[in-house]
Amino acid sequence: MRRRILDAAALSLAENGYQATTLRGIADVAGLKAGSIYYHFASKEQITVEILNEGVEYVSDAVSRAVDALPPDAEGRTVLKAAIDAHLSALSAHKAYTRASIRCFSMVPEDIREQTIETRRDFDGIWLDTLKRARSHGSLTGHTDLREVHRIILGALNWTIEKRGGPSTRDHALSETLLSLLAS
Amino acid sequence: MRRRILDAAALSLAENGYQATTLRGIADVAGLKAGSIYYHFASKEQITVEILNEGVEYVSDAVSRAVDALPPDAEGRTVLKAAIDAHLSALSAHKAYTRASIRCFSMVPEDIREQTIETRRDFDGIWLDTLKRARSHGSLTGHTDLREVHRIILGALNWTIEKRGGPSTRDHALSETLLSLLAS
DNA sequence: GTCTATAGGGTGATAGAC
DNA sequence: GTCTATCACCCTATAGAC
Repeated sequence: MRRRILDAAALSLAENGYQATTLRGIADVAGLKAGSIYYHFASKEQITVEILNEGVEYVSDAVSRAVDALPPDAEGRTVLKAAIDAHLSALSAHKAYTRASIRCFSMVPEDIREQTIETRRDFDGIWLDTLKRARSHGSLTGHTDLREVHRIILGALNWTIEKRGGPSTRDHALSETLLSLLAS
Repeated sequence: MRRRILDAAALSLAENGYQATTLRGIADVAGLKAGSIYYHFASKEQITVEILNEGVEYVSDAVSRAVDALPPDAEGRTVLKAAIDAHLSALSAHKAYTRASIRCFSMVPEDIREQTIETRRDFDGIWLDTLKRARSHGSLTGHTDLREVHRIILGALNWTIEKRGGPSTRDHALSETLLSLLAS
């Protein structure tokens, strides 16, 4: 039941945002009454924190696993492709949680941001390491400030969730186009 | 006073989202009482529609003016640079409205989306025409589907507003990096 | 044009029965 | 574990005084 509540909340956060997400709405979808939620969670805030962190972790884990699985001498382009595809796949495999994470983070009360910012910083580090590795294997050679490249890639990838319905597996056309820009 | 109300509402929409934006909050910032807002506007919905449309129009007008001002034989790279810089400048020059537009559109009730979607479609058309023009003058020559390129550029540029505080004029470092990716 | 007062409804959270 | 009932509060919108 705990998971059903989280799933229902993630869906609502992704579609409607934090303030528009109500415990009564969550309860309806999860199949219980609003008051019963407090047996499983201490507050709406706690539910939200858990979802925002899970959403980032799905993508973070996917990207780091995909990159770590490559042979140490993999070409820069291969590294970038692995990271981009893993990122997009994770977005669409865990649509509700990842969308909730991306869209709600900066709109949410400060207490919640504080409890989710660390996970996000870790994720930034993973992508930055990935870009460094790609650069030391032949890609992005002209770019001294990988932070800018990071922002562009993240923006392009995370923007896919803005389509209503969220990211689809069909978004992998975007992977090819982005890669052709980065690797040429 | 009408403009003060819109400014206050845009600020709140940009920072807190649609549901978290209250007429009392708007009234406090604008310097009147909540009930008085109804002398100037019919509803919270109407205020929101006006802001979302203005936000897109600021950027849309800036991009189309910048591109139209170029000589007809301008190089593709010049066209792209003009459009990107105009887009980023407009984002930071009208922070509250543009941020509200970008972040609230997909979270807002359907009535509001319907009244703002046309402006957004027009804007998409402007960017797509710009990319076509750039391609016919030497840039993006390998790309058959400019729609994908469009999504990447828009994602990278609009992502700048996700930083708390919104886009800054310092974001023009991003312009150079993005351009180097597109024009190589 | 702006105010006060209020209607009518929704919200997160708690207490206690079962 | 889940329910019902309820508290205290906030919301949009309206009505009528000034």
